[in-house]
Amino acid sequence: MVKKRGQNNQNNNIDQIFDSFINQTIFRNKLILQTNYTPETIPHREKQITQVASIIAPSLRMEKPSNLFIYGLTGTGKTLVINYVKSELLKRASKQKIPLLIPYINCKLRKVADTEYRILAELLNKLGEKVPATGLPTDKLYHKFIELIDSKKQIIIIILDEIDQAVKKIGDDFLYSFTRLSSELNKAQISIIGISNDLKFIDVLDPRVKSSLSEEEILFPPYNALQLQDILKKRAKEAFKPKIVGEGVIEKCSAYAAREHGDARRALDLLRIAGEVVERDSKNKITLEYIDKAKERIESDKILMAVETQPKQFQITLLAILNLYKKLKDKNSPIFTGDIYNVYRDFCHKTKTECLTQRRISDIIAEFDMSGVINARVISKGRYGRCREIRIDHPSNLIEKINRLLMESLNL
DNA sequence: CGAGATTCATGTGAAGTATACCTTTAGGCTTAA
DNA sequence: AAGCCTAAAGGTATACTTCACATGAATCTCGTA
Repeated sequence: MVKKRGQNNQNNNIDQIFDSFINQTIFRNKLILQTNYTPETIPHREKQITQVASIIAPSLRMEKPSNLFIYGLTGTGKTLVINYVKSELLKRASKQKIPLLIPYINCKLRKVADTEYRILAELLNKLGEKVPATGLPTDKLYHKFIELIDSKKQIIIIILDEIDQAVKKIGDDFLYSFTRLSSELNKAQISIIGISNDLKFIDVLDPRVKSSLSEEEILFPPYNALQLQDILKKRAKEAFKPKIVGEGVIEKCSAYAAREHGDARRALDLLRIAGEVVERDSKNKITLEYIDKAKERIESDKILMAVETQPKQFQITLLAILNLYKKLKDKNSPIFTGDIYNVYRDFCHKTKTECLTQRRISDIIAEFDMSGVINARVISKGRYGRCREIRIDHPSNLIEKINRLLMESLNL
């Protein structure tokens, strides 16, 4: 069943690709609207670029740059700026034959870099050293890392993106070890760039870590609507063929994104998805109503993706939550842990899956809360005990979609 | 009536277990001198 | 005898379980006005 669906998707995709080649796509270069695309110029971030550049520039003289801490809300260009400066710096370094390595690690990726061991393993991987997924003691990885790096005189700048996620999950001990690394090195030098979406993150850190990690700090303020418009216009001009983008479309995208704390990624996604929908409808003009369609799709796509890739037990748990939610008369009234566990057990029985303990389900629910799929809060109901109060605030058609997706992937 | 004790239903931390995987080591086999 | 391969032994990370204790406000209890 699942396989069949996948195949269908694939066929659809292929069809779409063929279609778009035949029907002349409205895109000139769709990559430009993709979020991981690094444009030639980054408007309205000149100041931050100079700051970052001047902080890590000493590496070109073989001096250790200060550790740097970057924070700002999502979609304010942190990752973009860092990657830009990184590639410029690397270009320069290779021209001048300076041994410089800048591994970039995203700490949020589940199953890739969400524990101390895995972050370190990922780091070693980036440096071209194969490390097993399990079996080695963590301190051995540290030794391996030091050995690898310290073999010659060089500078390493480690970029840890979404560092707040990692610390929330596994604590800040690993950061302490990381910042202490440089004292173990003789020839090589190492500095760390931490990137966080959470503005208050730095305050929760252990003071020792805090002081050494944030030798320098840079804040990325949100873009305002005008800046967003500017960014979008520039990209749209290259991404679409002429006369595709309708009147006021850019303005509307920017306005939406500006409302969401100036999230440029959001704005770009809106424009891209709108373009895709237009293309699917085989129209040749992006009009205002397509932005609204895109807006709906983005919200659901993001969550559906996240849900689809969850492990089985997580899916069953979520399904149990949704089921309880659907039975609610008043959609604003909360759901409690005990009920979830009972429904969860039923589903385990139905799907012939081994049933986890309540302890574990409690943790799983907490993880769902962290990833933002649901909204859980620990409350005390006084005489009636203490538990998590769970709410879901997604539109009902999205919930329906998630539900269907889960049922399908669990063969129900 | 109000302060303090009680209570419930689960949160939460620590320690233990199972599993999958890694390195080391010892033994056995092959090979070459 | 040296070199190579294999399997057992001993070790680790991770996901999960078990055990035990912590929480915190609605309710209860009981002394007092």
